[in-house]
Amino acid sequence: MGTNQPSSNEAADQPNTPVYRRLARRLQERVDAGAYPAGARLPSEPELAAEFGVNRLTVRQAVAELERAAVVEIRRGVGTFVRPPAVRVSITVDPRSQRFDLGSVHAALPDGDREGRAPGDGEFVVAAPAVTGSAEDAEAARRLGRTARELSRVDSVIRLGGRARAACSYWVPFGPLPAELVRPGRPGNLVPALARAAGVELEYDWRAFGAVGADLADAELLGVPPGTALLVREGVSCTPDGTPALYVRRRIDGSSARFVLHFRDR
Amino acid sequence: MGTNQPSSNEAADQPNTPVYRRLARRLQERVDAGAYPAGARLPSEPELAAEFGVNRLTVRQAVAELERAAVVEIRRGVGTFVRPPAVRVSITVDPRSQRFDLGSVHAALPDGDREGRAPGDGEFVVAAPAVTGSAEDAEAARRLGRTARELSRVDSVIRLGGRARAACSYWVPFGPLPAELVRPGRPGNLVPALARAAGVELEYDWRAFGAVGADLADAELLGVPPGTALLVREGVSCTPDGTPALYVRRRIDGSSARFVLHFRDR
DNA sequence: CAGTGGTCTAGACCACGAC
DNA sequence: TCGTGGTCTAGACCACTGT
Repeated sequence: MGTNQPSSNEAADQPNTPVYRRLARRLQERVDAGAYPAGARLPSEPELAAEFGVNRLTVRQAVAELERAAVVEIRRGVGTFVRPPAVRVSITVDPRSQRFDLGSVHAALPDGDREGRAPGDGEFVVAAPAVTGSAEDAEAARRLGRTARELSRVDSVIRLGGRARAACSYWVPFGPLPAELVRPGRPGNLVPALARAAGVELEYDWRAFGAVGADLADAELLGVPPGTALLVREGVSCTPDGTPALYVRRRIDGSSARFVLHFRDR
Repeated sequence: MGTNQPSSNEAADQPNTPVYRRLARRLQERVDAGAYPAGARLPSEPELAAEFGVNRLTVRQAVAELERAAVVEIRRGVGTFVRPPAVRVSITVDPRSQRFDLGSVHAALPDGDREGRAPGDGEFVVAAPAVTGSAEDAEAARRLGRTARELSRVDSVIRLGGRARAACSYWVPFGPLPAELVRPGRPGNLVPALARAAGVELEYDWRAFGAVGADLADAELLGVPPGTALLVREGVSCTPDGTPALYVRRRIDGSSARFVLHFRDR
């Protein structure tokens, strides 16, 4: 890395630490130290390559790691910028009422994203894929205690503040679904619509939280690079007598949302 | 991409879709179709480069996306393999008792990771970093309603089944902490130890779930590539009178764990 | 040792955004 | 138009893994 002295006091670099990772660490140090404050533009890739005496591709590898760690934001044609501390939608979960309070979602949007309730806000069907027995479909079948061929599926995206916030997939153990319900572009919340179509009432059985890198399809739906960390909320809803009736899997950009459980009375 | 016909029936490729992404899609299709079944080794990078008539680096970009999306696992010196469906630790959360049942964690470990309770299992201090006012420290201070200089911090890692499963950071509004408590390598659960050191009882105020790409430090602690999707559980515990007394932030490899909330009586 | 993936270079051309 | 990041190539060398 040119004539610059190696720094990085933490986690002593092993002898074989690649150049791009050392570079990433040095850039991270500059961010931490405030040399590149939040919102500031980093030097351009050719500039960094010249400063550290490495190839531009090596710089790109370093910066790409920082981007995946949400340290910087890369804007094509413009530059690379230090991300301000994450401001995320908080979705309240009341453990006692056993319900998610989604009314707070829009109110909690960061100011920059506010712009009033955008005309495009809401949930919209994007597709009703055939259930083929893929890994996802097999998982849904297992969760519902059915075989994949008994299931119908519909996918949607939730838009808020003018951008896609969540990708949703629903599996139900009946079908075919009404054509109007699964028409791509159809607006309106799908869970009540599916409950109506099935003629049942739904209540939560369980919900789980996980994290996964965005696959190619989700990346496209959400407008993020593939591999971006997504918060996954999945679970089963059932009828009052306990029959599993819906498996849902939502993927939400991790940098823009989180779920909060409050345990004390307010 | 050589003479191979473009396929990919979904999400019609825009005219400018880069070669590596088309290639990623085609490989994904082969995985979905079972042409490369779970556990199978993909052709080597030079082989794929030859088959598709592209440079090896282009192949690597495609495979890297699939790796970040947890579709394949790359084993250096060996090959690239299709990942079997994720088997993850389920951590039960009972919304009524307001407590996480961690006893089930080890029992829920996937068979391949079982090997009995490994001798290295448990929580271990890794460092007691100075609270400097970094973005993380500032967040902790805000959550606790204190200034950063009033806080002490200690970091740990939780090992289970022979590997690091979670990275943990704790902030408390007093100090200095007993040297023995924060000695690197010290085994034992930190939350009760911190409560004892403070002479208080702790109960949950709130807990939140989020997702983030692993930064360089967490990647090293957890033995995963930087940018790997991590599930973040953070929150505040307080004394019985409601005074915030602990801010905790745990990062868990998303592909190996998830949190489950059960809403129905068993 | 042979084969695999990991890193790095030099150079080229392209697409996007702002001016 | 210019500067930014995005993609791609050809070729080289290295580090790791299994035999």
